Amino acid sequence: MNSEAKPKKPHHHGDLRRALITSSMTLLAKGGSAALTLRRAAAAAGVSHAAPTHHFGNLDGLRSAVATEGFLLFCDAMERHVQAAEPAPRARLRGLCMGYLEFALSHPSLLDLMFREERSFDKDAALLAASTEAYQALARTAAPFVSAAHPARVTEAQIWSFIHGYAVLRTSRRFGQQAEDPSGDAAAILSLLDRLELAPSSQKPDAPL
Amino acid sequence: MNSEAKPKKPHHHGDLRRALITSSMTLLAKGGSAALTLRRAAAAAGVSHAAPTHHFGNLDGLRSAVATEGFLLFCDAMERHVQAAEPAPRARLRGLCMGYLEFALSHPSLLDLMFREERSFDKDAALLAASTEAYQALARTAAPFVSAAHPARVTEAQIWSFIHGYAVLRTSRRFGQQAEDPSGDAAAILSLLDRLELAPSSQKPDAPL
DNA sequence: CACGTAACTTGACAATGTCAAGTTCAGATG
DNA sequence: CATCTGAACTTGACATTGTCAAGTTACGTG
Repeated sequence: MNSEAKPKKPHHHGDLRRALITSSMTLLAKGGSAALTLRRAAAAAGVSHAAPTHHFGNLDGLRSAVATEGFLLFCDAMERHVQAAEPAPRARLRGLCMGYLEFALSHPSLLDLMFREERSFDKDAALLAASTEAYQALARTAAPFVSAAHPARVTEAQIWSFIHGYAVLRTSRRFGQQAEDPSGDAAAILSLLDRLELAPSSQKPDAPL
Repeated sequence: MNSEAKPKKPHHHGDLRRALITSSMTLLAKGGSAALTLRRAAAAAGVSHAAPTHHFGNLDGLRSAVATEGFLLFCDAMERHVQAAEPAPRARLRGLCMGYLEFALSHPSLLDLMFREERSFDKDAALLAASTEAYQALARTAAPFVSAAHPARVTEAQIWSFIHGYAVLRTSRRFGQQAEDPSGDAAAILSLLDRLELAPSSQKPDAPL
């Protein structure tokens, strides 16, 4: 067949579910959301056109599975950047945003799939879990900016809205020129978050964002 | 030729282009982006399945025309709210954001169509014009917050990113509970924009956002 | 009034999602 | 070890859709 590294082959293919998700992400990356079809994913995995039904039910099930995989990568990108940043809250927040942006620029169609209006988290527990984990990464990094005057939900929504909007508009090329380098304009734009106040409890020496 | 805005009936239907855009917007509102198909729009307008081709070329042409119409409504919603607001810069900015949000909540699928990644403004002059006008509305309202330290492009991108992200995430129901009333949480979230500084030249008495 | 052509119709085809029915095979059961 | 059961896939079919080619209708103009 093709790419099996598992010790045991469950049935026919090996790990078709995994293979379909992988081929789907390739299709998505190469041809945008319109290129992700059940039949093409099946063909790329070397199985018949109806094989994906058994694993995902229908097209939206496949899309949800791909979105779940996307949230894992997304979460990883954010956490990597946060870890690599200086320990100061603002530096960590900037890192989170840069991770967000890096993911968006690297996987624009995947980001779109993950945040489409019709994507329903109620139907897919794994999707809900993965997206919740991503939200937690943001919430953790936002925590030092939470205070009585600025509740967690509000602060989180502010940060999320801002970086999400910027990421989406950039991937849609809605801003004029934009070098492929996220550190260019991004730093200036993201300076809006400099204006978030640190909570009194976490008042330590902290460089501006 | 193509576009007819004449008072007389040009040929067969009357104003098929207009009728197709109208039926498309109804389909979009009722069934989401998947419900907008060439054949259904044609059927709703009472013409044969291939009639839209003559006016829009292909499906993406129809989508662009609908998006153009969307930008006009969008622009109108923002400008109405800005006009209705107090004249102070922060009140006008809050109005703009509320108009943005109102449009997003009223026409979620249309907003999605307008800002999809694959939407290309280079191919459709009317679309480019309508979207530019919407951007100008934002830029005008953002102008009092522009200074040497905060250039126009940066300030505009900050405001746009923030309100766009909030609007998109709300229409995708990404925040927990949300009453259908935009004035509920919105005011607290949008208070981030309170932190924008007024330019020295427009320093007048101004209530907080 | 004739005629050119824009506006629309009819018919066809390939791609796709989905369903129903059949086939193959891993592992449990006796 | 033989059998059986059901999961994993295949095959075939059908409706929907976008798109193209060719034909038809009727507006407006010369």
